[in-house]
Amino acid sequence: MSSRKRYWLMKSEPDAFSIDDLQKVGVEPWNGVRNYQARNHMRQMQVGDGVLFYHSSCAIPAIVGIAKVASVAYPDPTQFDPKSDYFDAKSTHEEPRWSLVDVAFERKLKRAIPLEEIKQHADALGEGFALTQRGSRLSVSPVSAAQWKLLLSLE
DNA sequence: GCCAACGTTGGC
DNA sequence: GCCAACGTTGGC
Repeated sequence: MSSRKRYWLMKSEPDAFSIDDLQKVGVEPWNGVRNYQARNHMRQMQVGDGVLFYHSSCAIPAIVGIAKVASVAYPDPTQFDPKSDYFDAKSTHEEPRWSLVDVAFERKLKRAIPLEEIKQHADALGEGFALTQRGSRLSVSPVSAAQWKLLLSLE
């Protein structure tokens, strides 16, 4: 039994990993998330959930594409790798602290939807939307069906 | 490069 | 358990 499809927003710095990179590899394990809230969101994900792919920390921050959740959450292997930037000495195989999901490319938007434009719809998006919430730095956050629909209508 | 917002750490 | 210090995020 799987529950209804949900929607998410995932941020990435295009210098590190862009929508074009995702298109090239097809599927990417979303490793390196070291924030409990973001981790908890990934643990709620179901295969097939929709993902808005957002470029942050760049010239024009924008939603640039759509991806799909391609796996349920599983332990992020980088937490066990002492050579990784994401190594966490306090995490154990018995009780892994950090999780990830696989993310699959679906398509790029016909045009990127810049943050500047998204902000103009802050009222319609409502209070629960990460990008229009003051000071929100969460890299993985939920998106309602209504927000998803509104944002894609701007495309 | 600046700075506001926020999470985490660690001393007490 | 409080809270100051510090680090990180991310828009501008």
